[in-house]
Amino acid sequence: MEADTLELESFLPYRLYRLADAVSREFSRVYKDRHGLTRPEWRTLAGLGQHGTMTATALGEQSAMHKTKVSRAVAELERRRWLTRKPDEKDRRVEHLTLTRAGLTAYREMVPLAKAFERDLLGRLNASERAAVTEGMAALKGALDRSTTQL
Amino acid sequence: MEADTLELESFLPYRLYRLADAVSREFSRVYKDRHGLTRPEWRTLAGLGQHGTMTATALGEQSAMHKTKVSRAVAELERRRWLTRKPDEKDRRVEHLTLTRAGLTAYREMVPLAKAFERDLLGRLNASERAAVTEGMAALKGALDRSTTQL
DNA sequence: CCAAATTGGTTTCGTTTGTAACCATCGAAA
DNA sequence: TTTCGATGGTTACAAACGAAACCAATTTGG
Repeated sequence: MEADTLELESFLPYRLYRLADAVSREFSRVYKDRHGLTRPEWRTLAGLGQHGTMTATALGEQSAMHKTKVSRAVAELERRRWLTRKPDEKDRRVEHLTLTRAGLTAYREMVPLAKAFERDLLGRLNASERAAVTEGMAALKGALDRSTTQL
Repeated sequence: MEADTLELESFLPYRLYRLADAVSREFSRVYKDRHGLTRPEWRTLAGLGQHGTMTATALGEQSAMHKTKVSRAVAELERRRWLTRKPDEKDRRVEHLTLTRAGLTAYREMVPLAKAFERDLLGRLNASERAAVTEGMAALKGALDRSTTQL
């Protein structure tokens, strides 16, 4: 291989992105085809389903979304009446978000599908491959944290 | 952990996406900050730099981009005079794309930066972690190919 | 107590994206 | 050779996005 050439197919950022995109696209069927949700909306639903009640800021932190994404996702889920906002008593800038019964129903419907998706995907791997996936992701995350922090 | 709850932080599609996004964002400095390129434009440049001459379709296949992305990226690189189009002799629908001297210069400038980025990132890992990354990604890709094909 | 800086969240604006429609050309089949 | 489906590539349109400006409420520091 030539030294002044980059082989895109084996370039880590490219491979990783492509992989994540493919997995994510595949999984998006669960929330997109089924309920017409966008990814931020799905993540918002998942965050609230998991934690019960959260603020928009907390949602953004948990699921790594920009505040504008959170804002729009929350607005849409509210329009669907899948969540409600309750102003904080002490700090009137803050809103506490909670799923409605309808939102919770949708969430509960999707959780098993999400789990099945993950199980199916990992089920195609043998134990050592699964271990490699886990270890590799953790290691990369660690490396990334180290490099990002050092800025 | 409750059975009817999904822990987003450890959910594979989410973790993988987040990881790829972080790596990709970090790397985008190389082409975005430096030359104001978008990702499709960078991939186009990388494809042509690597292969010399390609058609738009081939570019799309190599770097997993939708044809509209390719079309726009090519148009922009042409506007910059970083590539030229040459119509195919036999099939007048097809265009052969080649980097100009200026495009090649930009490419040659970025290749070492890309390699350094990858080397730095992987350099933070020990040998077994690196192996895990490689093996894990290959395994996941395999699993994904198997599931997507089966549709 | 007041001005300035900060924070939670929304809105605006320009850019990027995906889907679908589209145009031109080509190949195969009638 | 004419027609019809497939293919290479572009364009139009609407949705999604990020950055920055913005509003309101809160904290900080003089």
